[in-house]
Amino acid sequence: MKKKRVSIKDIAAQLNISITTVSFILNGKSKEVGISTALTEKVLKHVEETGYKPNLLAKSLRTGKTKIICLLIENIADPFFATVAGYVEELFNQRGYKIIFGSTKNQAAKTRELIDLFRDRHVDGFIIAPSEKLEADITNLLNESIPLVLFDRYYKEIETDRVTTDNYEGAYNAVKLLIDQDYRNIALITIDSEQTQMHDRLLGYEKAISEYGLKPYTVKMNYQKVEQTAVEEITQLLTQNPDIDALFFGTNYLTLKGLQAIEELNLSVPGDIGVISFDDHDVFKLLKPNITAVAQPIAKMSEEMVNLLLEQIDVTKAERTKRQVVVPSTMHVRDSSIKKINHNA
Amino acid sequence: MKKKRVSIKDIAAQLNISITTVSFILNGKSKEVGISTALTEKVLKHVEETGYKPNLLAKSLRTGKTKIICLLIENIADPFFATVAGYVEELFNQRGYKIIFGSTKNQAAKTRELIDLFRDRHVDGFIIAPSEKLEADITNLLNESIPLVLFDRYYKEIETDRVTTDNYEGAYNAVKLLIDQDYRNIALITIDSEQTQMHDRLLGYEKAISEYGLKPYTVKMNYQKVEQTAVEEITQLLTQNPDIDALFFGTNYLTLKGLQAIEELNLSVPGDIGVISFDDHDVFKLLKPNITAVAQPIAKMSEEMVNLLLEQIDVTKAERTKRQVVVPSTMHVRDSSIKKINHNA
DNA sequence: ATATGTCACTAAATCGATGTAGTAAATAAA
DNA sequence: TTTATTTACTACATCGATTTAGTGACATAT
Repeated sequence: MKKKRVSIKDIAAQLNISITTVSFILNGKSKEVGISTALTEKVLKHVEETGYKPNLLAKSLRTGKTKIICLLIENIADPFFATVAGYVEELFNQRGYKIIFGSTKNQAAKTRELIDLFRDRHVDGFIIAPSEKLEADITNLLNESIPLVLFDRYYKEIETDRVTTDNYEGAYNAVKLLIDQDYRNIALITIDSEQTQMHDRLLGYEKAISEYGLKPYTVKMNYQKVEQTAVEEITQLLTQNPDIDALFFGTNYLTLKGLQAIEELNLSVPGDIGVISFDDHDVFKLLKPNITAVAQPIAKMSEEMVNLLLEQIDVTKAERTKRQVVVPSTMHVRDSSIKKINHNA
Repeated sequence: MKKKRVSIKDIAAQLNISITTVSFILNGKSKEVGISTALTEKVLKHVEETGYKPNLLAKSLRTGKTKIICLLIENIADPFFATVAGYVEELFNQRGYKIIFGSTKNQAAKTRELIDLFRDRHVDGFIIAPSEKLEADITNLLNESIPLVLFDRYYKEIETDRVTTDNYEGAYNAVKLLIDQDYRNIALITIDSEQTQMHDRLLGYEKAISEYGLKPYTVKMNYQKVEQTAVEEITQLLTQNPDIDALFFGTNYLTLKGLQAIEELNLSVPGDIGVISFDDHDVFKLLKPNITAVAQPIAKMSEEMVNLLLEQIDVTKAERTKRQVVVPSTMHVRDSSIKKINHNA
């Protein structure tokens, strides 16, 4: 019952020819090395019949190529990252690569494990949304000349290929939009992270706030504890600061938590509280009211990442200059979460 | 700059001992094969210093073990599957396995590709939510004695380990709940699939409908086209059959589409239309009204899957009887999507 | 007749591990 | 003293591919 997997050696033996010949034929080198059409066809036919599939483990050991790309994201369940994953997978599939995902949970240890795991298995390249404290690991990859693209966030002190959104601008515009709608006490709900994307969003928020001489309210919560404590923290913020009239959320999952808090407090959006989210979410247009969001151009970002990585893989030797791509965010304005002016009118 | 990865051979050469010795030491066999403590420590120290990491590709080629499990699900972006993925990953990590995900998009060709890809790389086992037309591939895995657990759906004609929800019962109860709430023209919105999970949900629906002598309305839509056409199809159903007063959705993503259709038609839930979803969704409790759902006990299912697979991996030789686990679903009743009786009262 | 060139293949080294079957030296048993 | 046993290692085949450097047979050139 249990069939042993047939190897190239078996094929060669069955046809009474050398392993080398079979290998050449299977790799389409018949012409190049001068193997007769007759034999080529015979081998191909036999391979077809036996259903022989080369052992890619062995192949990779020999060649050092796996035709696999590793994509490390925060969480496969997060709609932003899931969408990126979808695009990147599709694009790489088109180029003959398989793609493998890993959820880092934004934890350095977990990311490190995944990097090691896949590096040991010789993936041909990495696309990573790095957690904090991963500088050393990233540097290692760079030193080993493993193709690498960072996205969403990066390290200022390490020069890598990377693709990010203009987080500063996006956040600034979001807060400005709230201000334009006459909101004056705007809090930023974000996570306690020094990662560039969150830092830039914070800076964008602060810029807009200070530009209009408003008072900043900032809540930074622990990423790992969002699921447990976010609703409560936001509830506290709102009860302790009844003057707050708008919330700008640093990420879409925080927005969902915030909406729950608002709901539980029996406050209304946008009348009592204006809401804008950084990062869009499928359900934002379904919720009542629907939620305005700063959206990242995910399709475009994905394309850029894929191109950067393929460039690195294809460049044989010559030193290639690292490239940084920054794409602008777009505002998905859905009035019903922020129409204070019309509301009051 | 570009460091060559150090191999066991390098380690052996540097210490002037044999490769075998190094291998034994690294695999903790010092005692067993009688290698002196002095040498053992010396090697371990040197390995530590050089930062040598064994090449798992080579190791796997030799041993046929990878300590990797492959989980194939419909779509990493789907909340049901994403949650399963999260649990399964966690459980396997605890047991020293890494887990690799693949999105099948419920397409046989894509699933086949993924199975082949990972089988070639000798993953130690598969957990699969199989698409249709995959019987031959599953049978192959079975013949090759590759550890395998199916979940969510299965093939009646193939005996495998599997874990599923009681879809029939769940659907029956959902429809019955609508009937109890005085809804009388209840449509089933499902996908055009003969897969067991969808088939059983259909049967459960039909059972309840016929038990009360009601008229069935069933819309089956193409899974691949849900994103494009679902809203329109549901809109049509509702406009062409104004007597319909409740919708039972076969999956949570269909529910989201249905709610969009209902919204666009300016109908209200639960007054005009009662709604129950098969499979829960994080946002169902956020939506207004919040949506009642038949929930699968994902944590428990995940545990069962992991246990079944580990059993297979651990069983050395003796024929093990395949096991089928069916877990009951639970109803997450959220009155506001179905409270017709109270509403009219 | 000898050298040169093609043609159609093949032997064997290699990738980096594991693990079986040994060996040489020291010690114990007869 | 000879044999058996133990101790502390090591040589080498192996997993299943790729790839370099040949080889033998035949044709053509000089």
